[in-house]
Amino acid sequence: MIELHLKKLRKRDDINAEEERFIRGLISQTVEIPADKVFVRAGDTLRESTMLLRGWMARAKDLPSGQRQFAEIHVPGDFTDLHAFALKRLDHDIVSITPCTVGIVPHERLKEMTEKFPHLTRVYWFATNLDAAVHRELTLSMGRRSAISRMAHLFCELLIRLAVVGLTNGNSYEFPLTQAELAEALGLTSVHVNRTLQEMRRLGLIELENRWLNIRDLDGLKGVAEFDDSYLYLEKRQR
Amino acid sequence: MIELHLKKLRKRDDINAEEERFIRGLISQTVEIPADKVFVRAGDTLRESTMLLRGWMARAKDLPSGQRQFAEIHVPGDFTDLHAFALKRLDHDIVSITPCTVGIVPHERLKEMTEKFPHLTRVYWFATNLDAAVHRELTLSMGRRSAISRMAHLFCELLIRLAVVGLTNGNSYEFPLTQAELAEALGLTSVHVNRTLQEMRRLGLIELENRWLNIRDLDGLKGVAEFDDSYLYLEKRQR
DNA sequence: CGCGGTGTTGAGACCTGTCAAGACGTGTGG
DNA sequence: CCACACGTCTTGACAGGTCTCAACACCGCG
Repeated sequence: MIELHLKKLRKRDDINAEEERFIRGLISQTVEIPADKVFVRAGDTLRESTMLLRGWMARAKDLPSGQRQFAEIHVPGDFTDLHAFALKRLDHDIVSITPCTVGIVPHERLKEMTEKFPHLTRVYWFATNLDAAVHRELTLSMGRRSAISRMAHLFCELLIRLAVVGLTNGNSYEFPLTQAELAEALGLTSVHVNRTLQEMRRLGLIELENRWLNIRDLDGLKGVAEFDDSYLYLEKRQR
Repeated sequence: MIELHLKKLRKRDDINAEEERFIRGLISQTVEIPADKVFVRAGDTLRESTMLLRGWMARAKDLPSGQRQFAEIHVPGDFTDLHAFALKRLDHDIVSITPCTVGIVPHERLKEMTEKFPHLTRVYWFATNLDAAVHRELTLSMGRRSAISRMAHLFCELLIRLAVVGLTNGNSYEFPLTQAELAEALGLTSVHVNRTLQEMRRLGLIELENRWLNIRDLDGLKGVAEFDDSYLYLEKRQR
């Protein structure tokens, strides 16, 4: 299932055969995780990183007062907590949204990569900086976009990110978040998420039922979101 | 003035003499920038990165509707757009807040680094991931903290980041942002920033005049902010 | 002395949150 | 097969935080 990950990398740069072989050797074991589990806890010292092979996860930050905020939603092919390689511990939890399959990547192998595969190192460095770009766009959303615009933006972003790894069906995709989780992703309350979803349906922008999202009016959705995909760096370049 | 940058790096990891020599050779030239200029424009293809030696800058994202949001504020010693090395272009502007001195670092030298200095590569990889951690904390702020809590949080964060490079005076530091800029950093309007500042003064938390911030009650400020510095990775570790 | 940038204030609107209750659906145990 | 529990979704009434718009004060500087 590492194919999805390779697809994501190859969308942005060329990966040669030797590099591919190394990537395929990164995972020391795979682990199955049930839904709604904290897989990596903020603060724990880490000697390995997690690659998401199947299912959806999220980076979740908590406030002492109990409020929770997702910093990023992860879909198959994402190297979820590659950040931990340089950071050595995380400032947030990694939680499973659905049942997941993850690959465990020992940091030792990544360290070896930085010593023997400079280009691949840059490719993975890029990958973490892409996460940062997604974070920044979310900051813009939370700071300046209205509830409906934020939600529309998230739907547009996920359409593209899932399309990169081949997990869309036209303008539709499986969307497993509950409204409460969607609220955590958008910095809203679940009550307001519910009302905002109704508004989006009323405008004919989307359908969402049985954990499946169908975008009925993509241009309209992009308009509401003021969506511009350039922050996703969808072009291939020599890194 | 690269000393501040070295100070920042050495707060998180050891840098040996050879590495220091290489770092000192990174900058090909220094440039003076007046206040309120866009130094790097979103989308431009970049062959060099910018290290901030003197003054304050910010990463600014714009919405077509004209709204602006800062994704991060940068202070001396920060490698402002090191992200551009892997990304090749940026998803946001780099703007000067005050008059600044910046060092220009050709990407060629950074590429050389990834080929000859694996440890230093990891140190700089860490540096960009630290930015990402700051982005995530800002996301949490914007999603879940109230206006006064967000502002308190920013003041706490900057106190620490400036202290790392020796630019604080006790619990005080130069704070050159206008209220309108502070609003752009916090996702608020300048009117509400004004009222929130008054509230913070009334509570005896801070004094702010003549571009100088004095934190009168740091514990109180941290309490309002629900501040926890762990996301700043202030400990030294082998990267 | 006037001007532009910055800071301050007021009134009112609106978006989003809070609290509470009920509807719906699905899985489980008796 | 039914009863029940639990998670999820939905709705209503109301509160409150933040925004909008507008005007004015202040101040350094040309």
